Parts: sequence; structure tokens; C-alpha cells
Amino acid sequence: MRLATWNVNSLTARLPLVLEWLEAHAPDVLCMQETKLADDAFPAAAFRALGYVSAHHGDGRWNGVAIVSKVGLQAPECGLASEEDAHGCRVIGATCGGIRVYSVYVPNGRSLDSEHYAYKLAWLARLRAYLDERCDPSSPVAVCGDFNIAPADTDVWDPAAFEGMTHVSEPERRALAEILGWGLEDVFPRFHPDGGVYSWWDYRGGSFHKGYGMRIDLVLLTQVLASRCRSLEIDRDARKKSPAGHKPSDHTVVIADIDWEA
DNA sequence: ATGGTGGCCCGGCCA
Repeated sequence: MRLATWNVNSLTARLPLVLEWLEAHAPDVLCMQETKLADDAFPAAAFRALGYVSAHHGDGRWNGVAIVSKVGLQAPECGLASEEDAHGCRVIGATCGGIRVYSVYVPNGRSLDSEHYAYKLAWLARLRAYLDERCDPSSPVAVCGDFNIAPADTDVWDPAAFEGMTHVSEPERRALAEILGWGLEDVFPRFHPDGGVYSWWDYRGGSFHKGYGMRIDLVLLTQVLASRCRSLEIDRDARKKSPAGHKPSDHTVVIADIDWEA
């Protein structure tokens, strides 16, 4: 099972690059965030042409999450079973090849004194409560997406530059730890214990070329999957303009290879 | 230097 996650920053703008990447890397499942599409505008046919079935949850110009799969897609579920989350279009779940997969787009938070930051923390608490109520940590579950949290200082190019900022604050890291405490593992450190590998770089100021990035796109697995995970790679090349000239998202793709027969 | 870049969709918001 090859499982990938990518914040595409508009699927309309990114579709050629996403399709090109899918053909080259052939994941079984790709989770996407920030499609910025309404459901009826989701390009399901373009994915179907490559052998992928899809599920999308979006209502227009903000947010929007999707899962595409070539190992089946059952019991799609939008939101965290509450009106507020359904409106935000930040979660979609589906069973693909026997794994319950969630594609999540955690709120950004903007700044520590913002009401959006309080919303981010509350949203993360609801995600934990959802897992408690609706999922079994002894079963195969993968929660993938843009968490807008760098789990450790080694996940940030310069921790000093982020003092007092979102993405690295203790309350956010505690909220993520609560989610992991349910029974999920961020499998990245198994393969890259020293960190220094990032999934997002600001578009501004040449951040990508300077190495000014953060690892905020995560693959979280329950133990039955984490123990079978054979690699976790971040495809830095997908953050570059493609040979065909397609422009990149500000995030790149995270890929997990798991010994799991769909 | 209160900028910078990119996407939404066309003036300002959001990341």
C-alpha cells in the first residue's frame, strides 16, 4: 500500500501537476487538501481515467478535502459528525483497501491572539473526540493531511524565527500529542530521526531555495500499520516547477509505503 | 523595506 498526502493549494490550478505526479508515482491512495472546489466541480473523470475512484468534500473557494484511490473507496464520510465541521469542509474519510483513511486540513490559526487560533485548538480537540467515539485504535487507521503544526523543533528550519508564532506553540503541539495519544504514530521520525526535512515552504522570498521550510504535512498511523511501514518520504521535487512547466503548490507530497495488501 | 508570492476571482482576503 502506497499512501500519499498533498495540500494542493487549489486543485483547479494544480490538476495537471497532480495527474502528472500520480502517473509517475502510482500511489494506491492520495489524500488532498485545499482543493478549493465545490463538490460538483471536482474533476472525478480525470482521476477515473487514471484508474482512481474519488470522494470529495468541499463547498467552493476555501478548504475542501478529497481522497482518490485505486484500491476501492467505501463508506465515505464528510466532516466530524457535526454541523460546524461539515460546513468547514476540513475532513473526509473513506475505507480504501481495508484501511480507514482520513484526509484532514487543520485550521491555520493565523496568530496566537486570534480567534482562529482558539478555533484551531478546539477543532483538534474535536478530532480527538471523534476518534474516541467512532474509531478503534487496534484497527488499521491512517489520518493524513495538513496539520498546520510542526511536531518538533527539528521540523522547522529555524525555531528561533518562529518564537511566538503559530505552528510551533506548546498548546498546538499538546493538541497534536492528544491525537497521537489516541493510538496514532507520526511515522516520519522512524525514517528521519534527525529531522530537517520539510513539506511546506512559503512562496515568498525564495524560501524553498533557501531551505526555509517546515514539516506540517503528516501521516499518522495506528500501530498495526506503523509497524508495517517500510518508508516515509517527502517528495521535494513536487515543490518545483515540473518539466512540463506546471507550477507547484506551496506544500509538497508525503508518501508512506506500507506492507499491507489491499 | 510593514514588503514578498500565489490562489481565489477582480478588490481584498487568505495562506
